[in-house]
Amino acid sequence: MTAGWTEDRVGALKKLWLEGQSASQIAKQLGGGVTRNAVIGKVHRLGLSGRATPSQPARAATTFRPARVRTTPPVQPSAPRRIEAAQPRPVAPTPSLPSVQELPGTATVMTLGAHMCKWPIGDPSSPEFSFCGRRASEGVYCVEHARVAFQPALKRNGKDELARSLRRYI
DNA sequence: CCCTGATTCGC
DNA sequence: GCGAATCAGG
Repeated sequence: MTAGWTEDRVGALKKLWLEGQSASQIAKQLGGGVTRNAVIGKVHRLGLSGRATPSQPARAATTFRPARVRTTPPVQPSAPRRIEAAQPRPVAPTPSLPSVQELPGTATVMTLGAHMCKWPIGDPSSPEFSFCGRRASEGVYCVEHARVAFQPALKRNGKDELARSLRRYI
């Protein structure tokens, strides 16, 4: 079932793409068994590319890839694709960020000192990631976290308690 | 593992 | 021209 790129669909594609929709989103909306690959392929063929990135900005030209290798030797010199200078992209919508986290760790990776508790707090991939930062007793953790970190083998009935105590620190 | 776009190349 | 496969990255 090859829907083919009718003017309609191409128009919709352009619109949605320029709107900032992701390829997969557009593929869904166009329906008709169009995959995101198809969308991306078409987009490139149309010469559209690069725009405000909605969610996961996978910037182009981040790295040169060896390209795909399936069968047949590369005999094609491959014409120069397209020299894209940095174009002024549409201003990305800036959603306001509310709320400040409530009392995260007191130390960041930058301020974490030698004798500060290195118990991680929060998602390490988050900018809000921090460390406990309290006085480290002997090891790298403060007393409280050391207890959690160095839990001896669970005793009977200790599971729930551990789970509860862990929860407190996460 | 989810997602993103980019690229190549057999069809 | 088309798009699956593959890649690279967040």
